[in-house]
Amino acid sequence: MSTPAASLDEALPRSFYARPVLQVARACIGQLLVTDRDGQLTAGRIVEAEAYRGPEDRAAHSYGGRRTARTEAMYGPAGHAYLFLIYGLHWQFNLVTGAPGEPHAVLIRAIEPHTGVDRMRARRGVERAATLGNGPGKLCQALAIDGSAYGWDLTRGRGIWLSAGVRGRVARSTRIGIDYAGDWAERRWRFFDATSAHVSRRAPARG
DNA sequence: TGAATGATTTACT
DNA sequence: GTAAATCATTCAA
Repeated sequence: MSTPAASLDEALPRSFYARPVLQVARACIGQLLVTDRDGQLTAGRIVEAEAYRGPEDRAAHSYGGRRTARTEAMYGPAGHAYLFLIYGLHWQFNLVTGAPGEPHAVLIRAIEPHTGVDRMRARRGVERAATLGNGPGKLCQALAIDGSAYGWDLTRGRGIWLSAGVRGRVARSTRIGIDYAGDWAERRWRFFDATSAHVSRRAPARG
């Protein structure tokens, strides 16, 4: 068992992100997602992530090569943030991966509270640790991530970044909430920590 | 210019 | 189990 980074301050390098998107999604499990917002340091251990691989992946916003103001960040260099608002209510945090021009991203779907837990409780308005970050919208609220971080460079170790954590046992399943994607919905592109009580929900039925 | 909708969360029956 | 909340983005006209 390797020792996690001594300090949350040390951001994972660009080489972590500049790899095939499925590889990055798997590698995210166990890493720490850190934010420094409003002078408050908060961090969570990533326990669930999904890969989206446009332009061929029908579930991806970049499906068919769609390139608009919203999806632009996905076409840029790896290691930046892709943010979008869903249902007019909830922000979703993604990592841009791969080479420039490849519109690939990893959606972070759940975290275990790690640092600044009381601050997360205040931001979320709930007490139970299990409900602080067990969903893509919830973790953004807990870590104070919103659209102002669109395109943010995650390798600088300021504002929002990833730092090394402890991997745990990684399992995989189909992705959540993309039933419209036909055959692509059957791909097991969701990775999660099999031992964590903080994943968002049970794997959808396959078939 | 207008209408439809979504990589969700929450409250309610 | 079902439904409402709520709005930027997208696409059609």
